[in-house]
Amino acid sequence: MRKGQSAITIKDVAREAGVGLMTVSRVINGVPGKKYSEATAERVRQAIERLGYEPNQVARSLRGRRTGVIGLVTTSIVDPFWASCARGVELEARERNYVPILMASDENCEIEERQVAALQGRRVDGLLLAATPRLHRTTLIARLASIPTVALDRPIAGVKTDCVMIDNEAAAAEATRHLIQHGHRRIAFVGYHPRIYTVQKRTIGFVAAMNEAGLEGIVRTIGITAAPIYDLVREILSGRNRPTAIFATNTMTMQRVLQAARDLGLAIPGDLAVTGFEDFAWAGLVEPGLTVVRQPGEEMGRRAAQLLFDRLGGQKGPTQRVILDSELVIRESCGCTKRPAVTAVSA
Amino acid sequence: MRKGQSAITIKDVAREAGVGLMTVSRVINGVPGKKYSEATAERVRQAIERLGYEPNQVARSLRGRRTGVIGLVTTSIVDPFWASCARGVELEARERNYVPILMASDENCEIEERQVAALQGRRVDGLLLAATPRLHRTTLIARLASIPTVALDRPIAGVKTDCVMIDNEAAAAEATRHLIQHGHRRIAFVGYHPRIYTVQKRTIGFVAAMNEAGLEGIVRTIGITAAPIYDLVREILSGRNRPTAIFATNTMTMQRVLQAARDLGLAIPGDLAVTGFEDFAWAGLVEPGLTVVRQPGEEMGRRAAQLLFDRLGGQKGPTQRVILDSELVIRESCGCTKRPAVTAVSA
DNA sequence: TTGTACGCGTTATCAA
DNA sequence: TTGATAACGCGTACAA
Repeated sequence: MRKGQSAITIKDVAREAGVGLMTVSRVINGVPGKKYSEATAERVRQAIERLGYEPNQVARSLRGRRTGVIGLVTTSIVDPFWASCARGVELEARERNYVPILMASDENCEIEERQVAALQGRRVDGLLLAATPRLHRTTLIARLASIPTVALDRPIAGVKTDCVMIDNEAAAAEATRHLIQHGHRRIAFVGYHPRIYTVQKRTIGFVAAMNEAGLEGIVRTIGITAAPIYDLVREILSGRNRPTAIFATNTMTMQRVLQAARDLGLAIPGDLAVTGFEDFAWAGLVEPGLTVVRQPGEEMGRRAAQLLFDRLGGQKGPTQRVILDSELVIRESCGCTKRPAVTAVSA
Repeated sequence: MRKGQSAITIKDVAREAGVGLMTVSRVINGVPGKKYSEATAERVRQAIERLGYEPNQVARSLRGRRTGVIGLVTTSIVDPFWASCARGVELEARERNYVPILMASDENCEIEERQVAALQGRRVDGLLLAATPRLHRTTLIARLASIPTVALDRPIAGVKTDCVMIDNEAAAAEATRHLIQHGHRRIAFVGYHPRIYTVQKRTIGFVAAMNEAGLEGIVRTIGITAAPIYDLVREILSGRNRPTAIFATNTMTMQRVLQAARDLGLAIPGDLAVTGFEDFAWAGLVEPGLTVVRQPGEEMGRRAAQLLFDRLGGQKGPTQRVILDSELVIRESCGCTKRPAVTAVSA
């Protein structure tokens, strides 16, 4: 509302239409057992149109028991995986006339805590949370006790909730085995800090696959910002006994790996084979195409939102853990040969 | 709040601490002229902690004159340009304890209308809007009259607001001239529908640059979904008199161009030079590197949010149009030769 | 230093 | 079929 001039309320509409407050309210909410005459209803509708009235959801939220808002807290809004999750959530929410509030915690538990607190303060009806590891003391668990929550991508330590995720361990193991099959013996696992649940599971899958083959895995992880990852990768690739293959645990890491390889003059996959996590739009467009684990991000977002809405709708039952399928998309960065072009039209 | 169990209120805290409502309220809001004893304040704080109480912002919003929420409506949440705008907005909002509600209109004016209505209903304090062309009758203009709004990326037809954007016309002309300098005579401009403001301006810049050089531009535009763009590009590239260069107006179009070129066996930049819009993370990592116009997305989001908060803070003055600098980032897809690798360390 | 009354815009409930 | 009243949780204004 413009400074100093307050918004139209139901009262204004009632006065304009020459009826009582409740009549307007009833017309707006369209009671099933229609308790008003069509004539008055029409007058009300016209008044609403004339005044450009929009019901105040804030008041409704206070009066009723729902706000029609859900929260979504993930690591990032620019990372393509999280963005696709957000997209899925948004679509589900839109269908139900819910509004999502998106926040990025940057994998920082203090920021996350503030964000959850803010959402709690807004009395969101539910929360979708990709929980960050808690390195500092927070009251997160107490807060979550009062908000129906579905965990996205990772379970929430110390809290039992529904959860939508993939089998990170199996996916990482499969990708690793694929590199081993290409004959690699020195393979490095590079990514964020393994306190993050998904990184931890991927690490375990990687190490297990290596051990299966009688190999030792090189695990190198680091904090979340980009520059250190680049430095780390460079260091790994500059050593005298450098690995012949790298498993990058997410898109950002993959970017740094490619950048470092280029800067060091290493050919992919000839000098260095690479496998990654997350099949974003460009994975198939770079040269060579990137072999990656595809996570169904949008579907994960959708399912998590559905689970949440089911709970909000009163569905009981034990907490569920939904494991969606991931898939190893094989292109060329692992050393596989290129599939032929779809067609070859001369110009 | 868990089903059936309502949230903690200020009353619960008062009871727990053995004080009156107002004492709690005052402790929470920290009145300047401290009107309570430190002892009671401490008791209150402990009660808050014990109960996990968070002030009800819904009630506060209803009582006061602000909600602490702003809306952000753009085309997409997965497109890297819009995601970076959102990131900028989020950072500015976080600093001021504002909560942003992000929505994607998909360039559909009816969805956009519903979203703005929803935000209006939530009584957001302000709105950042990347307006979609209005192809159907909507009441958008009337709605915006009651919400402080800043236009992001494009002005809003029929509404005078502050606006943050780049000089699309000049940027497109520069990119086009660069292609012309490489000797190209047949250049195609490919993208979304020119009813979208930015596309329109880019078209104008493109055509102007072509005409300057005594050339005719080939302009081919289309609706917003991906598949048709691919088909369009393929058609353009399959004709007997195909262009030797393409100017792709956004990331999605660029993807389709590269895909089509690959599928048709056209080498870039040899058979087809390419220039695009938006310098996302992968533009420099693909081979060849993509020559693109860099838009300062995060900065645009930040500035737009700042402008909005300034207005919310009561700043008067005529509406501003902030034009941020874009930059032509020259890599190799245009035909320029590669810069040498930063270093070349042998392994 | 603390407490009471009222109103923000809406809807549930009851009365007309 | 309609209207009046209370209540949602909080903060402002005032009284104690």
